[in-house]
Amino acid sequence: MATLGDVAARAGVSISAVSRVLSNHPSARVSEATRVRIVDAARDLQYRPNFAGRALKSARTQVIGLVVPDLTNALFTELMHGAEDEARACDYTVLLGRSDDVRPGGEVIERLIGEGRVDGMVVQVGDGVPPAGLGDLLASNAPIVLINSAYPGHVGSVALDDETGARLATQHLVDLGHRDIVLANGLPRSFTAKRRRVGYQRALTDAGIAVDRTRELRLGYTAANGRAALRRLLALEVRPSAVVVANVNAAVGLLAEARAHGIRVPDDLSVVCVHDSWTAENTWPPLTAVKMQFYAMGRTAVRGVIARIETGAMVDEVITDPAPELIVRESTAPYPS
Amino acid sequence: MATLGDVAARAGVSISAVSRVLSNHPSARVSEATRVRIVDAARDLQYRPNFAGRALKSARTQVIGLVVPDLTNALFTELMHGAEDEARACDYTVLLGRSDDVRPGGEVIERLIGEGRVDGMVVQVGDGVPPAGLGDLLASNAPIVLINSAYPGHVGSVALDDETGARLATQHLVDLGHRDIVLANGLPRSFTAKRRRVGYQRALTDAGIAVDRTRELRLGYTAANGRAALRRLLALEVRPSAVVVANVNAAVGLLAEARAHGIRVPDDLSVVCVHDSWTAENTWPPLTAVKMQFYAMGRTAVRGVIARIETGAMVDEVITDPAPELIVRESTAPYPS
DNA sequence: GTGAAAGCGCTAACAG
DNA sequence: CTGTTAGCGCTTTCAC
Repeated sequence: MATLGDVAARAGVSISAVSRVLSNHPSARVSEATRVRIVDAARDLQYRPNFAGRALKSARTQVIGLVVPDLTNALFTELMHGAEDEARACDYTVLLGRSDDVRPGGEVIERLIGEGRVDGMVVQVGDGVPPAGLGDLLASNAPIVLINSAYPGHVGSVALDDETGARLATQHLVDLGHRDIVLANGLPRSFTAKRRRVGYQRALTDAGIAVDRTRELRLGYTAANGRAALRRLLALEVRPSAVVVANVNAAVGLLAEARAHGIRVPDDLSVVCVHDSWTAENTWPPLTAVKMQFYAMGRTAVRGVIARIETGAMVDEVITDPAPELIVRESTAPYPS
Repeated sequence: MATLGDVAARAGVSISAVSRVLSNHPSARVSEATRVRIVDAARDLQYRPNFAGRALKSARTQVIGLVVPDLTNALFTELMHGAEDEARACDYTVLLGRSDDVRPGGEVIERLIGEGRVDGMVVQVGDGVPPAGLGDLLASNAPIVLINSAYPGHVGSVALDDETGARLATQHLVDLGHRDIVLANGLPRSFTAKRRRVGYQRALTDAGIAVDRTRELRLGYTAANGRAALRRLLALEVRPSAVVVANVNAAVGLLAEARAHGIRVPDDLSVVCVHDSWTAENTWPPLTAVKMQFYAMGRTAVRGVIARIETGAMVDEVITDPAPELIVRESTAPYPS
């Protein structure tokens, strides 16, 4: 690979002149002639600035780490796009990582920051035990923005409007005439589950329907959890006519399990879920879902980390604009009169 | 962050002594006493080697880039795990990237290598137009291993055994008594589609069934492509009794479209697909699928890049062990007699 | 056994 | 306008 020195030699100028020109330094008062010579030489040699050299000198990598529990979860498609778009706009790059990595020595987050591989991070901690050592890191005031998750005392987070999302989903069922609506939620300790629960209860209360704790299942966000939720539903004394599933992946599992048990959706059971993804349109029946604004969350989170890096500011935000959006498909139907 | 200098100062030794001890250099002939002092000091200061410093000096990053068309495709879960496990075993780290990035300036691969962010790459080029400039890169003999894809003349690739995969799927239908079996394949120019087609034809030929080109659809690997394939099926003069779908995502779409048209699976149509993922067990009916060995491919590909980096060797491999594995679920049934 | 010193590629302050 | 120079954190050769 060509270095600044190579370019300088070819253009017949000094290394610093090349550096100034190629990084459009504001103080690059350079004659047009040499500028052209330098640019030409760089092109001819296919010059690319060496990452390590630049990072070492400037103590900056222009890289933001994005760490989520499961990278291949289709839900994160938009999150990544949002993060990348914002990063690109600010001259940063996004580095992806997984946090489900609980193996010893797999303290990804600490390493990325500690070794100076990234300037800051956007992290979603899973619903299980938070990665050991994360507390120390956050306390150390590193440029970390949490998404869809929380850590006691940490400032610097961006969350989706889970409450509104769950409320819209529940409201939709209420509007269809349902009164006995079960919530198939995430694990009780989960940050998002708590918020979705509030939205669910609020919709019921607004409609004058009594909230009943026995109608709240708290199993988790995977397809297997959704299947388990359906079985719990079947075991109830009185079967609900509708269910709000707090996650689209769980809803996919719930739907499959319903077919297996001969429950017809939406005739016997209306199903609506929080989160949309390509899978939701390809179930049968296609799932009515509340689309959450992952793209905006990605952009906002990255913007937040960069602000923290460059100005020191740190805030907690909730994405309310655009608002969560109900997408009616065919898994919900009016309550049979 | 603490530097070597900080640790040296605290331990009362020279920087080079610290460097030798902390990187277990073979020539680290150090007295046990100083070794202990150094290790203690490093621990106290929470020393972490600076990535840029090390990379700059050694001209090595110990990072392998893994670039696939769509990171959130659930199919890639195992691929990433395989790549990461092998990388960890060889003291490397994996950096994830997307290649669907056709925006101008978005030549991810060239940048990662050219700027020295990675030592080598594992790349799957999509089925569309190969990224501009990839040819130059490959010609430049960079340490790049292609997976599930090909580039004219390039040596250095790892592929799944697509032919066997498609053959097993087709064979399964033949064994069930089906004779008129359609192949819903990827785009004709696609590397994998060609190979799967061969396997499909081979199974038919082996069973003494004539190959009929009009029974081969070539639409692509997305759910939408699968839906389109189903509609094509319906438009055929004579409806087949079974279909081999070359990709699980397409199969999910095909299944949903079938329900929408009142086609019963497997009664009216048996469906088997190539590739397995969590979605395949959560459709209705659950999809009979051929599990391909993504984990092994991930490991092998990373091993290949590292071998290339460290020894210069470069080969083309096909993952035949473990072999593709038929997983029978409920989307296939015997041909009605 | 241990330390001094050079240099990887780059930026920026300073000199001319 | 342009060149010289120091130094970021690290590894490694060489000298003691």
